[in-house]
Amino acid sequence: MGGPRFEPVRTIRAYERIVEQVEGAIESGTLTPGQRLPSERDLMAQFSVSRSTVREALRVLQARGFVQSRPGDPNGAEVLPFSPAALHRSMTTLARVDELSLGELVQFRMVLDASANLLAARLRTEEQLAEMDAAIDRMRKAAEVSYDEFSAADVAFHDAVARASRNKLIQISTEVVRSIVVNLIAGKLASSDDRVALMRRSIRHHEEVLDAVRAGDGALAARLSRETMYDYYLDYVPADERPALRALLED
Amino acid sequence: MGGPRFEPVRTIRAYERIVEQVEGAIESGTLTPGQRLPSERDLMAQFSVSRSTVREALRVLQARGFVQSRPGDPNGAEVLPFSPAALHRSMTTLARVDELSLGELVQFRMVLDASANLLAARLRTEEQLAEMDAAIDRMRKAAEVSYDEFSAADVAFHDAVARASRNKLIQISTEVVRSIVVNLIAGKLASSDDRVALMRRSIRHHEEVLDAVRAGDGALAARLSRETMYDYYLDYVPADERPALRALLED
DNA sequence: CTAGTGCACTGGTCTGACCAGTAGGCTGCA
DNA sequence: TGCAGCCTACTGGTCAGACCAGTGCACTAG
Repeated sequence: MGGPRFEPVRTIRAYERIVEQVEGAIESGTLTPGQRLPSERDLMAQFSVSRSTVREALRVLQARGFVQSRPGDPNGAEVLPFSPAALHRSMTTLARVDELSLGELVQFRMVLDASANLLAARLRTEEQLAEMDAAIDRMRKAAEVSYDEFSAADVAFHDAVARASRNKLIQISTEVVRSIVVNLIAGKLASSDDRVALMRRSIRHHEEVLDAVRAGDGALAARLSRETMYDYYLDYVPADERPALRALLED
Repeated sequence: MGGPRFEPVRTIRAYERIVEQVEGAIESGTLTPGQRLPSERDLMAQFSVSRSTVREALRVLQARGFVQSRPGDPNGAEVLPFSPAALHRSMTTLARVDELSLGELVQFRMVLDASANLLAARLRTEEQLAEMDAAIDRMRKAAEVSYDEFSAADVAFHDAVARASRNKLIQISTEVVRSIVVNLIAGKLASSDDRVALMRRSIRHHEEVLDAVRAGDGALAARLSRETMYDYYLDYVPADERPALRALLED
């Protein structure tokens, strides 16, 4: 056992070196979002490689969400601000390829949203409470009019809570998982009558959650938010997956 | 309001069409992991494009974790089984670029691990309990000998719990976030004496968690697991981030 | 039957070229 | 003088053809 642990000799492909350098420059702040990379022809001179190699590197950087190029642009590729787009893509792929069920996704949302509420109850500012108030108000006004607007207001509420948790990871994951769930159930919405009833119930639930957050009762806020989400998505989740969701409710 | 909602005309770059087609074939199961793509020269014939275009498409597919190519391989690029590697990368980038703090990461781990324990307490099989037992046993044996082996056993325990939660998303996120945390604190480990004390305490904590899981007491298992992790990482987390962690403890 | 040697193929890289776009300067008209 | 419109010098996207260092397999010589 032990002995020198040799690392496998990694063949260094030229385009990978370029990717590393550019990525490093972005992560270290040498290159900041909005700045432009030199043109491909300049880069091939700077790196002493051919344009194909430069372009392969740029494709990788683009796939990772670091840069974007536009044909005809007299400047080079643009350095992008970080966005969870790449994270979003890989999670979406996961949902498509890796047999991720709606039940698992909703369960994960319940976990995230509950912790966001728990933290928000303890850490929220008055301003954030006002945001949540405003979001519920929007939900009330939209409920009888437009389901899309209701949905948007609902999203705004959950976003406000996520922000109040002061945890970026919770914020971003919430956002990513939510959009996947919404995409999955899009098209198989409940009938119009059911929908109105659902929205009304949902508003009441959100009010209760907000009360708990306002009161600083994290445990209650977490429990209520789980119940809210369970209630809201129950009809979309296949019967055999529901027990797993219920397992998150019994406290 | 309303009116026809025109989508922006997306310029269709040739290599993107190739990426779409191959990705579609993989997601639909036409191409399964382990299978080989035709060689680049075959692909250029099949898609009626030049090799550079084929290669740019392959670079993107590789960056997204779908395929991998090896020089000299008489077969073409290999279709990879899905792995959270891409997810891992984007999250790591997030941690580096987007000022994600250790506190936030540990907090997220506490959330994930707690829910995994909560679910495991209700859904675990006897077999999985045995796995957890075995992992704690390994931790006991390693504690006085090797910190690395202790760590590995610790990981095995948490993995077993995550599997028992029956939620792949929790499993994968746990895995990804853990490795980022471990990387972040690598090198600034506590002193050797402290370490042994820490390991002993950690074992006791894990035993308590396992007892709760075995007893089916999800709420207790969740609370204990949060406390365990808080205790274990406290020293690495800057003082000003600790209140946020404690906010997760008060139930 | 096996050790060793080619050979045909792979991916990685390079060169040089053309095209359709874009932006900004220039020209010429009002 | 002011501005509309053209021109040019760039950009990224694509193509064609070439070379190289590896790899695996078939074939061959012992």
